[in-house]
Amino acid sequence: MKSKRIPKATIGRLAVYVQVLESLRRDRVEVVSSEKLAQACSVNSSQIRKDLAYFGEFGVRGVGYYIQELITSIKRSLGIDRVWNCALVGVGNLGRALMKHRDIPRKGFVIKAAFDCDPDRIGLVIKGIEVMCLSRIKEVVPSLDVEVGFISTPPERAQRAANFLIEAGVRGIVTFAPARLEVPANIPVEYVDFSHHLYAVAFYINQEANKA
Amino acid sequence: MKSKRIPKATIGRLAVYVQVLESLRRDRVEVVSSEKLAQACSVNSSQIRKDLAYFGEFGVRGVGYYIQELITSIKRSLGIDRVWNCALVGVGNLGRALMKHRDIPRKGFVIKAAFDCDPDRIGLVIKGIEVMCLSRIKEVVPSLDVEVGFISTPPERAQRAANFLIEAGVRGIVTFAPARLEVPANIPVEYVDFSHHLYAVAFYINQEANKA
DNA sequence: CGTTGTGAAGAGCTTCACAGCG
DNA sequence: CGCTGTGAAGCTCTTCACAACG
Repeated sequence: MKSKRIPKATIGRLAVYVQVLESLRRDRVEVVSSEKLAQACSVNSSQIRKDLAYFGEFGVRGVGYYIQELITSIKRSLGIDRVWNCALVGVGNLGRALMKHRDIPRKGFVIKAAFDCDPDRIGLVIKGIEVMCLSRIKEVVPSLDVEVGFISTPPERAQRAANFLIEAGVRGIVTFAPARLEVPANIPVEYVDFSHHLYAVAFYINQEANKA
Repeated sequence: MKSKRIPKATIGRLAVYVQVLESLRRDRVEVVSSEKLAQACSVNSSQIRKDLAYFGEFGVRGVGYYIQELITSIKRSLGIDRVWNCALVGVGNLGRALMKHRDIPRKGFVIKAAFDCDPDRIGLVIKGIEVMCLSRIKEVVPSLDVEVGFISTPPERAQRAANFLIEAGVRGIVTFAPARLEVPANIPVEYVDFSHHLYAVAFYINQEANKA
């Protein structure tokens, strides 16, 4: 089981497991069975056992999973048991909010540099980070060991931002701009777009109405 | 095909199609084939044709899809061809950012009321909305025709917020709190959590590294 | 002729059911 | 005995391939 291709859906669920496990840990729970965890995450218990089995054998038969240990194991499996240095492109409202957002460093992602093209923004200092001209990215990213790029530009400038980030050497991108990006196959891109959730809730509300 | 169960994944993709179609419309493109649209969305072209076929026959054989018409049809299919009144619970940093976020009303979701428990926040006026005590929710939600609840509380207060919203009569919930909610089966819940995208990009970067 | 709409085949993911083990 | 880990079955979603049609 160790070396099979891991479903994309599994990765999404691991984030949920971590969230729920951390909440159990706050409540001083030490052990949990796949059945209990499954209920808290609203999934099937074999789903959980199978998801975890992709990465190793973390449970104890007849007992369950030790929570602290499991959190550590999942984080190691995902590669978030360390700090990832990030660079942000686009210092508008959203970009500034991201730079100030405490949860991002708390998850291990530290914004080390910020870039923009607008001369009014260059030179601003936000949370100790000075906003720089995008033209300096190729010198700054390697020197600060940045591996992840955040894009928070308007949609029409997102592709340009992606090109600069990749050219500068980032290995993956998280984009908040409502635009699809063209990138080499070896550069993972994650699209953060919560309008999709707004649409979904509207659709499912209508569906419930049609059912009744 | 009209009345089959619609895959959850289809709903997610429709949001992408709308995004790309709107960008094509900005560029004054009027017609697009499923093949062209597929490339722009990074999906297979039969996927697009099948997704659209769940809701009707929107294309013209030998020609493609008229973009303006298709956008309208998709929006009608999702139920976002109208305004949805929303109420927000939790007026911290995130809650205030949501209230000021222009894209939410632009998508047809209008925040009509905001609630919090903190006496320091009650009475604040943000974007013309006065923050009220959560105890008033049951009177306010029906009178303002609110159908959707937004939760932006800390995780430990999210369930309480959900209970209040549902009790007050909302039909669906979009939550930004990192916590799972227990709700009746007929109340759709959408979990907005971008930490999941941070985890995913880290995982896929590591996977690329192991490949090479 | 070109592109849609769709049954059928294929791939991938989820659930079942139980052997294996502490 | 209880709960995990996992092959096999079942199900859903995706892709193929082509008839239908403007």
